[in-house]
Amino acid sequence: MDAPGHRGLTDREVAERLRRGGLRVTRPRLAVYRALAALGGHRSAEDVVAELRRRRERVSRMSVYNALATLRGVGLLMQANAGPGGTLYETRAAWHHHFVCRRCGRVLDVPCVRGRRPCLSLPAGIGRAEEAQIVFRGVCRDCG
Amino acid sequence: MDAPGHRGLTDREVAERLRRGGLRVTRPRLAVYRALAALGGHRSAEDVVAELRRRRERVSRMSVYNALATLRGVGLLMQANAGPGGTLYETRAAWHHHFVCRRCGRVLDVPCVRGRRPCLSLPAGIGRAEEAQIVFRGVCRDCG
DNA sequence: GCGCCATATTGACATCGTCAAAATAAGCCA
DNA sequence: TGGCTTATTTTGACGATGTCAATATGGCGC
Repeated sequence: MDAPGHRGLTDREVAERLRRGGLRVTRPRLAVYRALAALGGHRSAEDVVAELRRRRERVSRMSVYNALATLRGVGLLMQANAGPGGTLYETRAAWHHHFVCRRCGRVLDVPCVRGRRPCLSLPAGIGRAEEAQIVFRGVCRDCG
Repeated sequence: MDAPGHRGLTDREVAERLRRGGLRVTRPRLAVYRALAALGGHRSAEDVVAELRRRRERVSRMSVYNALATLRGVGLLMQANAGPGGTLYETRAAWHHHFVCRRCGRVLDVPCVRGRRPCLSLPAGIGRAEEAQIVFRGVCRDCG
């Protein structure tokens, strides 16, 4: 799914990004980032909690939720928009979209033709769009 | 938001649609459709439960969830994709997308340029897309 | 180091959605 | 119409996800 070696940024890089956002560099934030990067793909907050437990890193559940929101705020993570349901996160690479298979439920990445946000424009009179995320639904190659 | 008079279909029309789908016409299903149509806009299952209580229509919570899924199945409702979080439903008009204001949280409709599904095509090799829903995020006119 | 204040922790709690089993009623047919 | 079959509803409990408030901890500027 991810290119090999794409295991995310180093602690140093993550710290840098946090500081630049005026935020503190804390053990939970680094641990959450590492866990999500190691898991790869689209993961829920609870997946991260479980992964941290596996790694014997003591981080409270609340902190995982907080850290995910914070990391997202500075652009280190993105929410994978896969429609209603639990929130999914992924370490940000390039801006992209998602395909949700209605049979197996898998979430697959779909490259974005423009690669930067917003990749679609909004009709006038509604507001100012900062991003446009697309969710394709259908049947994936394996299930089809 | 909706054109006036766009209060949804009549019971007769809803019943027709259900029967055509091989489904039974039941009080809960009609009541759920009416409640959602009367509320208008993008509503959660719990909104519908509350509206039905207000109207003194005794329909169990479970039945509301079932009815929403059923009505969606025959195309009488659509799920408003507003990203992660509770599922939102709306009485179907034309196929369209959504804009979510990150300040006030409102969900606004965005007309679809093509007006039918799928309105965007998927790169080859992933699967067969049946629909593509777009979520714009940003700041709405009133908040901007 | 010191100390302020952002963050982490804790446990309870709200919300959303689902499950299984028993009761009800829709629609077919005589 | 009345009975039959079985889809649908109801009920109450349950699991998962996310949030809150109060207290404890520790990052980082000094």
